[in-house]
Amino acid sequence: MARKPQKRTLQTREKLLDAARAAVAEHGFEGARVDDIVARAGVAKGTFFAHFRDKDALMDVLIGAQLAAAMEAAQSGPVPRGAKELIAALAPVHDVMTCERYVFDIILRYSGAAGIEQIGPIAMFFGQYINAVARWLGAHPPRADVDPGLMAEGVQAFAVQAMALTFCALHQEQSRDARLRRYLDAWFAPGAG
Amino acid sequence: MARKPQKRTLQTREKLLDAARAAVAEHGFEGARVDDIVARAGVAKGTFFAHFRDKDALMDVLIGAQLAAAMEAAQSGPVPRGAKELIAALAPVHDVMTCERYVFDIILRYSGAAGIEQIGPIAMFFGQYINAVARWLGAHPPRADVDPGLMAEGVQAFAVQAMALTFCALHQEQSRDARLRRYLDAWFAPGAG
DNA sequence: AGATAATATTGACCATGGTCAATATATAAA
DNA sequence: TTTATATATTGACCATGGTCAATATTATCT
Repeated sequence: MARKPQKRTLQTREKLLDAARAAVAEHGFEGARVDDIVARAGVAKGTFFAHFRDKDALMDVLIGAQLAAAMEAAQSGPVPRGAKELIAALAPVHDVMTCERYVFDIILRYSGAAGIEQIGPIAMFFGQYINAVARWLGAHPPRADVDPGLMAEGVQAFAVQAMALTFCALHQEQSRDARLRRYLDAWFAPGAG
Repeated sequence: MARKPQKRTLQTREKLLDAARAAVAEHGFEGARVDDIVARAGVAKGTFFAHFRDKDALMDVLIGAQLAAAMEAAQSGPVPRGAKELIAALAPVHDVMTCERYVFDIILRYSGAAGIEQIGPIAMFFGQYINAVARWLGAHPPRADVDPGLMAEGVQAFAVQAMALTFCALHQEQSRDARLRRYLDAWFAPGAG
């Protein structure tokens, strides 16, 4: 049986998270240093790793929170219909995902948890992403022959591809959303061309 | 004007690559250590970084070579027709891509070069992958309304998604190829369901 | 309150990737 | 061949993430 955590534990965790947010605000996600975070929090280095498996696990929490917030925002509006509206609705989420190359890498690495017990905020986010898109597609099905869940997985795959090409020297003639639009038009409305 | 490289330079590079291959054979890509590679090659540490920007750049070369070989093998057979044959033809390539989680991460990170001047073996491989698939799809077009290039980009996106889920604790009820099959059936033969 | 067990914190220490001024070697020019 | 210039190599050193036995604190039991 797990006891309830000490008050001190929660305080320390908050101190670390606050310090991390400050460090990220100042140096970006990639530039944030554990030593700096620990110093700002007024805590020993070992304490950091008693709270987070490693630096990336902290980033999982921080980035996951931003993704959750963006996802919340995306779901606050009306249900999008069609590729154009879907892309517009997801834009804030995709913005967070591509705010830094490092962030995108972390998101991909944490998108699928290696073990059930270590499903973190980013993995949770991906579940919400799929669910939301599936719900939207279920409300206004672009295709009758494929179930919304599979359609949503396709949207995710195409979105990731479009975002990845954002960081590519080649293929920069098209914007992320324009590229995604081409994919989704083909995915949603086959035979229409 | 760049002079032609010294004979010594090429020798040292080969020594490093041989040592790296040995280290990888023994400890895997992730477990390979720069200090070990350098020791095997009988060379100072600084020499390593005079030849490769960083450890990942060496991995780019090593992994890229394996991918190129697998791609070669994939193209040696007859032109595949339909989702099933396409997946079978690409299997050796996808095997290399998923041989280690670390390898998959590196491949994704290097899939799109950040700068034109730094297009490495893995980025080259992705170009070949798209070209080969586009050629195959052009020979036996599954859909008339979408051009083979875009179709091929979709195949890549779905393949990456299917492979990523390989490393995921959830979603393990389906194999990589079975999952990819579902995606491609929907991507290739809309309205057939 | 005092004794005991569980939990949290500490900081010296380690592992590993990466840097760079100094040095050595190879090539080109005289 | 000698000299000058470009290129390659060296290894001590640094930056950063991460470990763990020792210590301190908190919660629980009597």
